Formats: sequence, C-alpha cells, structure tokens
Amino acid sequence: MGHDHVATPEEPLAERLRARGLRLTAQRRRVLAAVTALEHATPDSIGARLREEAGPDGPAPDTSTVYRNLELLERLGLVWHTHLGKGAPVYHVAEHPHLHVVCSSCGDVSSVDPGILDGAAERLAAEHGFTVDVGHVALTGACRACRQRSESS
Amino acid sequence: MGHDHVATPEEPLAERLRARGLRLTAQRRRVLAAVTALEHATPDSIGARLREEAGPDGPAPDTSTVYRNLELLERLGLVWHTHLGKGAPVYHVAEHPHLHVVCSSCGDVSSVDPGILDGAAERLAAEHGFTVDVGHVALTGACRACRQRSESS
DNA sequence: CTCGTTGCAAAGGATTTGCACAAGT
DNA sequence: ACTTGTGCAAATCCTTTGCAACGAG
Repeated sequence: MGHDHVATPEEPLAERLRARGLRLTAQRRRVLAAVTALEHATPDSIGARLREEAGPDGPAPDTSTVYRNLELLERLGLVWHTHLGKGAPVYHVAEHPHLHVVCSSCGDVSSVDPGILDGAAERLAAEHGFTVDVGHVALTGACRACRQRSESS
Repeated sequence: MGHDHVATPEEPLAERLRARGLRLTAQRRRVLAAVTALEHATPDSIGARLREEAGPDGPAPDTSTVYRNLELLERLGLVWHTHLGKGAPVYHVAEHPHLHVVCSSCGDVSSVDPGILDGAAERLAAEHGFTVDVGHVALTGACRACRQRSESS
C-alpha cells in the first residue's frame, strides 16, 4: 500500500501477453478495462462503452476486435464468460468467481456466493466424476419480486 | 395397461390446444414427437430429423414452423428449453425435469438428477428469496475423461 | 365458412472471417 | 524488419417476421 496502483489488472495482462510472445495494444487494455468496469459486460455493452469513452470523433476498437480480444483475454485467464439465456454472453474479470442468478421474468441478474454450490459440486464429482466450473454457472428462476407478483394472480 | 398407448404425449397436446382454441396440426405433432425422441433437441436437430422422417421428397415442416411450434409447446407446458452455452437452445419434454451438465472441452452433455441442487436451491430461497428453475439449469465444467486428459499434460 | 397455421422469402441481429494496412517489439 | 493486431467489409449462423395460400374445426 502506498503505491498508486491502478484498479485494473494491467500488469498481469502485460506479463501474460509477453509470456506468449503477444502484444500489448491499446485496444486490449481498453477491452479489459471495460470488462473490469462493467458488471455484466456483453460484447455489445463493451463496444458501446468503448465508443463512449472515445467520444463521437475518437476511434474506438472495432467490434471484431472486441470479440477477438475477449476470446484472447479468456484464454489468458483474465476474464470469464457465462451465458445468461439467449444470445447474451456475459463477461467478467476472473478474480472473484461469482455465480450468476437470472430472473426469467424481469431479466434481473445478480451475483451470488459460489459456495452455495459446494454441495452440488461435491456430489457431481463423487457420483459423476464431473468438475463443475463455478465461474460459468448461471441459474435461472424467479426473483423475490417477480415471485410475489405472480402469486397474487 | 392393456391399452395401446403411444409413448408420445399426444393427448395432452390435443387437449391443451383445444382448451385454447388452437389447432392440432400434423406439424405440431411431428415437432413434439421429435423433441420426445431426441435427447438434446436443438431447433436444428429437430429440423434435420423431420427432414429425414419425411424422406428426400416428402414435405417437412419449415424451419420457421419448428421455431413457432417449439415456442408454443413451451407455452403449453409440454417442453422446456435450456441454453447450453452459445447459440444452442436445447429442448426436452417437460415430464421429468433434468439438470444438464456440459463438458466445456468435449461438448458432451449429460442429464443429472436435479436433487443434486436441492441444497443450493434452499439456500438461494432462504438467503435471496430466489426460486431456482431446476429444469432450466445447465452446469458447465470438465467431465471425467477430459479432466484426466488435461491432468496428464 | 372462418380464423389459426404454414411455407416461403426476406429481414435482422449477433458473431466470425479474409485481407491489406497499421503497429508493437 | 518481422510478425502480430486492427479495421473494414463481407460472409455466416440463428432466429424472427410479413404475407398470401392452406387447412382444421
């Protein structure tokens, strides 16, 4: 402490790129920063944010670059993605694994302690030899608000 | 017992359609039959199967009809769908809720006893007021085979 | 007959790909 | 310099929609 550390994991990015002979580009930094800043980042929302940050004139990374770099960042182990229903891959930084919980009525997404799955994970490992990837899990269902709304019908 | 019952839930289909003033068409019967027969039915695989069944000359339901009817069958409560990763919604008959487990390396999908999630479901209900929809859950991870393969590297 | 359904074709949205040029190292 | 990365445009893939003809009730 005392150092002016940036919140974004820039050093890991630089290191891991170098380790593979890949290059640290402005676009890669920006995409990672966007995923870090956004809570439930979709390729679209990331693109939008980058366009905002760049202003109406400044150049923002191309959509294809966003996709390519999200894939790369995931290979580097810096971000993870989950599918929350239809065509919406959601990216988040890999640091703290979340478990995503999605309400199918209102679409609300919240993050939950992954420990909640420990029991299920153990049983799957024991009974099926399957190792659950907790960071990628999305649970669908009804949130409190929507549940009450439908109960009163 | 004794009756020659078909395995496909045709009567429920007819009933539920009639109850809503909708019509029982050959296409609807065929789509439901295909979902029943296929284990992890995607709109695509359903279309393919219907095309097979019809032969190279016979008329198979159009893709758009497959989509429309899957949606309808789901509204009628006869089938459920889940998203197993990217662009592949998987349909199955609603009778016995499964929990889907997908290996992210080999893509293998298997069905598991939903009871495995009971603990997690209870905690989510108690701590977050969230009711998990077990039929829609897909768990990602590594299957035994792929895990061993990667351990030996 | 009447209105829900279908097929066809075209529209859409999201993601990927080929390629020449730009840019890290 | 050498090779990777980027932007752009076109190509795909999956899904939805408009509309005239069709067919179940």
